[in-house]
Order: sequence, then C-alpha cells, then structure tokens
Amino acid sequence: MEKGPKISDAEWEVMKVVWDHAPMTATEVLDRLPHEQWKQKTVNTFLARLEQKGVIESKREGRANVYSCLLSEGECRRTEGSHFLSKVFRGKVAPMMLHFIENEELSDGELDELRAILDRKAK
Amino acid sequence: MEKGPKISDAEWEVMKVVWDHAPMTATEVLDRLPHEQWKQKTVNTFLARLEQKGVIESKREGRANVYSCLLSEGECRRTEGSHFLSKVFRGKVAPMMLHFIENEELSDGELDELRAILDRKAK
DNA sequence: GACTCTTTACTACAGTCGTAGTCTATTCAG
DNA sequence: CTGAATAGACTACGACTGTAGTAAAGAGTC
Repeated sequence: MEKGPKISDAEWEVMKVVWDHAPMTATEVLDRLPHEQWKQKTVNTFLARLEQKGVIESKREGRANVYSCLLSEGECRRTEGSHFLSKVFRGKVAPMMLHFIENEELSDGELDELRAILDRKAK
Repeated sequence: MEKGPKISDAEWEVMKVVWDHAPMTATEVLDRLPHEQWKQKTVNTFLARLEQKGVIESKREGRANVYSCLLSEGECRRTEGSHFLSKVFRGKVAPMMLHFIENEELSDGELDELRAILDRKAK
C-alpha cells in the first residue's frame, strides 16, 4: 500500500467537485461550490496544490486550465480511511464499526443493507 | 453537538497513552511511547498544547506536573468520527461502512460480532 | 549556602493550511 | 493597434504542526 498524498479538509471539498464533474476549469469548480464561502483565488490555490500533490493534472486549453483527476475518490478514501482507523481507533475495525452504528443515525433500510452485505461477506 | 477541539495526528498518539494511564507525569508519558521516535521535549510540547486545547489538565505535584484527562477518548472519537464521515464520505454512513467491510481485514469473529450488533439494533 | 540535576516554561523554526492579493499575459471589443 | 477584462502565476501571511533548544526554577548533595 503506497500511501497517497495528504489531502487537507478544504482540499477534500474541492476534490469532491472535481471528482463529480471533471474535466473542468477553475471557474467551473467555483460555480459548484457555495459562493458565499469560496473565492476564485482560493479555489485556484487549492487546485495548484492538488496538482503539486499529484491528485489532479491540468491541461491548457485556450485561455483556461482544464483539470482532471489522477487519483480516484476511492483511492483517496482508502488512504484516508486506514489513516483514520489507526489514528482514532488504534487500527481495530470492529470497535470503529460499532462506534458508527451507535453514534450515527442509520435508517432501517441502511441497517438492512449492512446486514445483507455482512451475510454475503460471511457466506 | 458542541464540536470538540482539533487534535492533530501526533497529539492523538500522546493522548492514547494519557487515556490509558492518566493521571501521569510527562516522564511517564514518554516511557509509554516508542523511545526511538519521541524526545522528552517533544512530549512536553504536546502536553502543553493539549492542555491549552482543554483536552487535559495539569496539577503541580512536587517538582513535576501530573496530567489528567478532561475529555474522554469516546468524546474525541465522536468529534473526529463525524468530521471524517462528512469529509471523506459526504456524511453517508452506509457507504462508509461498506468501504471498511470491503477494504479492511475482518475476521470471521468480527463479522459475527457486527452481525449480532446489527440484529440487536434492528430489533 | 553553593553546585548540580531534573522538570518546567518559554522560544524557535521550517512545513502545511486556509485565505487571498498582486502582477502578468492573453483575449475581446472597438 | 489599444484599452479593458480575464485567467493564471507568483507572493503573502498568520495559525497550526512536528520537532526540539535554551533558560530558569525547585530539590537534593556536600
């Protein structure tokens, strides 16, 4: 497991947009974010940093840069997830799962879904 | 939900020791950490910062400070867990659970344990 | 009491993060 | 072509992180 780059909180917000709509320009990214909280320059900075980190790449098209993903959301979730697991739950999966079952609102449908997944897994 | 203070990666390592053995002195904390990677001064700095953040408190006893927890590991897990959930899995619990079931090694025993918990929860 | 050892308190410093401003080059309107 | 608008590149800057060094104060030793 080559550990991927560290993606900060705010960078994750930008990446969610890029994962959902790439390829796209910096202006388009801003349009997909809450306008009250984000300025264009801030978005640009994060896009540049994410490119430095190798999470995305940019290609010049006319007057604008067009950004695409190099790492998928799933890959970044794996990196972030195992980091979280070892940091906060000392690497122990079952207690972590229990924690979320106890602390987060799970609908009956979700509970059923999870049981079905576990049944399949246990086979 | 009053959101607790942000506890950094390295601070979590220190806190695991404190949660397990408090009340204890800075020297005792170091003794419980891998000696190769931690220096006493570094530990002291983190203890001071954790006190600033309100995670622990210190009482002077003789020549040394004795540290105790103000926030439990469970409380900090709740803060960190809901932060992680919204950041990395857009707040959706079921996909996150699925992710960990698919990506982390779960023993048969743990799978059984989880199924039992879900059954109880669904009642 | 003077010196030494331990433990704290304060200071340092480079790297990352959040948040943008300034300077520049390119494009579009006339 | 010339000026105005726009998108990118580079710079800034204070807060937080990881990692300690230095100075100072209390506690024993002679």
